[in-house]
Amino acid sequence: MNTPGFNIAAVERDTGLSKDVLRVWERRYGFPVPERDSHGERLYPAEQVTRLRLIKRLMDQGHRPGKLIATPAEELSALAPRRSGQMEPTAQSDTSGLAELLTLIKQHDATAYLQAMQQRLARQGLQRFVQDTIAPLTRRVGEAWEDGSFEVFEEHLFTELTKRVLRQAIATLPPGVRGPRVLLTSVPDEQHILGLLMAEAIFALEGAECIPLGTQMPLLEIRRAAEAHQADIVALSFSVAFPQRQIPALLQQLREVLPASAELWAGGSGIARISPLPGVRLLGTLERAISAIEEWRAAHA
Amino acid sequence: MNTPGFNIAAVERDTGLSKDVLRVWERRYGFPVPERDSHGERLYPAEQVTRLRLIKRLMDQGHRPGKLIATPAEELSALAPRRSGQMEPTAQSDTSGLAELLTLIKQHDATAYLQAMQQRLARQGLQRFVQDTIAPLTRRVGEAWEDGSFEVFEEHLFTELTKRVLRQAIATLPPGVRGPRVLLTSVPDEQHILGLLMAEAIFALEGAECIPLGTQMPLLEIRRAAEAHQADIVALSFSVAFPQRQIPALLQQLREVLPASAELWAGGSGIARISPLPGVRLLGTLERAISAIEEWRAAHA
DNA sequence: TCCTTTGTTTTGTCCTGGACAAATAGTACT
DNA sequence: AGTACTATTTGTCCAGGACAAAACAAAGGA
Repeated sequence: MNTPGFNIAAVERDTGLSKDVLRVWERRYGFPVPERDSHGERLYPAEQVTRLRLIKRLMDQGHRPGKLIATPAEELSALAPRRSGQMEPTAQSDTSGLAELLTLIKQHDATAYLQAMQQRLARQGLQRFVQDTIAPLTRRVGEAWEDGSFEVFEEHLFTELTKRVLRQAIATLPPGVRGPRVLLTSVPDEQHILGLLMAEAIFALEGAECIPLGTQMPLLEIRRAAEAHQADIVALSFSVAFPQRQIPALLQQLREVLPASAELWAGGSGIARISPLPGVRLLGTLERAISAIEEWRAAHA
Repeated sequence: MNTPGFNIAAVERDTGLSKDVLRVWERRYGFPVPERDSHGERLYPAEQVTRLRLIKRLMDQGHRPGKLIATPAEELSALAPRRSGQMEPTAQSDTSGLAELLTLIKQHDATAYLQAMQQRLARQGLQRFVQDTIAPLTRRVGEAWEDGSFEVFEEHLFTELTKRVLRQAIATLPPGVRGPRVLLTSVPDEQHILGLLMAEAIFALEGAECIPLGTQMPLLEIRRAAEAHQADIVALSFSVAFPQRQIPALLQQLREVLPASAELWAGGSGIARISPLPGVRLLGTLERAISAIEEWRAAHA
């Protein structure tokens, strides 16, 4: 077998495990133990990379690396997601319709998926579409990915197609003029954009003026953007995948850096368990986003 | 001055300079020299982070860190881009029209920009629009960003709005059925998607069946996706910003990992200076992408 | 029985300082 | 002016130590 081998940087890229972690695991747990090239540098065979990806996925579900590494390969792939706390069994609204959409993605049938989504959009209208279709669907996909029934590339396909539907819908809305000026973006290392798009749709429906800047803005650039656009609100989105531990520090740092005139709002499933911070508004749900806009208007009337 | 300070991980996120680089610079050049927190860990004040971002930008233009760090702050910001080799002064087609579009972005006038783009799209048709508007525009933005006349957030706004126009245009095309099945994505750490969208537009216009998977797919997942979708072609995009040195190894690695039945194509401004690789087709321009599709059809007739 | 508090283990990240090869610049020679 | 060769610059890797925050387990109290 000609496994040319991945160097440590390639493994970091592919698995999301930092070089430090890879080295310290090798020291502590005796896995992974890569080959060495002629210069004594680590060279990971493809099988180890595959195993590492699996371990990483299970870790994201709450398992601990020490246990996982000690588990033989066969058992590993059978491990169930280990969600913490209350896992409400997904709101039961329209379960079958959503399942059907997921099936289309599973079948890799992009065309049929897009059609079905457009149909739902037309039937439900944008607001209900976002709240009753896209939001629960995204959640389902996250769960499916967690329990292994969705592959990475299926999740990518879902995201890409859904983005298109949403963006298209947003494009048809009249440009907002009355409301607050909302700058939408995410911090570096947070590349999930569906949450931002949902928020944008909601805000745009309320007539707010949205400035979508895509994902991954360095904090100091967010400040410059907020100043340049004279934004009333800076809205950030955090996905579940974003390392929770970093969020409070990040928000505080950004709050200190932003002009005092700009409010800082944060939303997304990643902030569910974050405790309140001074000067930052945490929006747990899309409904709260709507009321937040109304409250802002009331305060600035 | 209450500079709360960025820890080394935050600086890496915000500047794109790795922790290793930050530490080795401190050792070698005596900059940046951060404060230390109570545990002896580095704490970078905001000014240093700003300077680092500037240095990084100039490095991406071909300057060398040793010189830059020795340069006093005032001179730094005045440094011109130092492009290597032949810098054709941007094809002169329709210069004023493009400049006008750039001005709209500079004025942060999203609505006017979108309108102007839609108008051009309607006038030129999708193919010419991609080749004569989006491609040169993207290039201009890159140059503007290099010489400092564009801010990060302006580039983000440009990208976000342009993506929308392109995606919307692609959505109106009939789903391809005859051509090769093309899987479009990018490798981890390569998040620029405009190149991919341009390629998708071109391929879709040729009637090829496109499977857009967004950006940042781990190599081993690209293989799985190619197998699952039975892709004839895997098309990758590399922007100029992507570290050139890594590209050959990456492509070779992916080539070894992909099923032999799938061709591997790579495009984007990042591959301009890459030398030919066995089993990989390098597409320097969008025109070549079109002819590549035709050649594929001829070979598989 | 459930919840809170306290101790213990696990785990990620940071640190120092050394090494080396690839890329780039500089120099000599045809 | 081009080409071959040498010197410098620069990014990345390595080892192994340290430590605090998070996760867990145990003990105590309502």
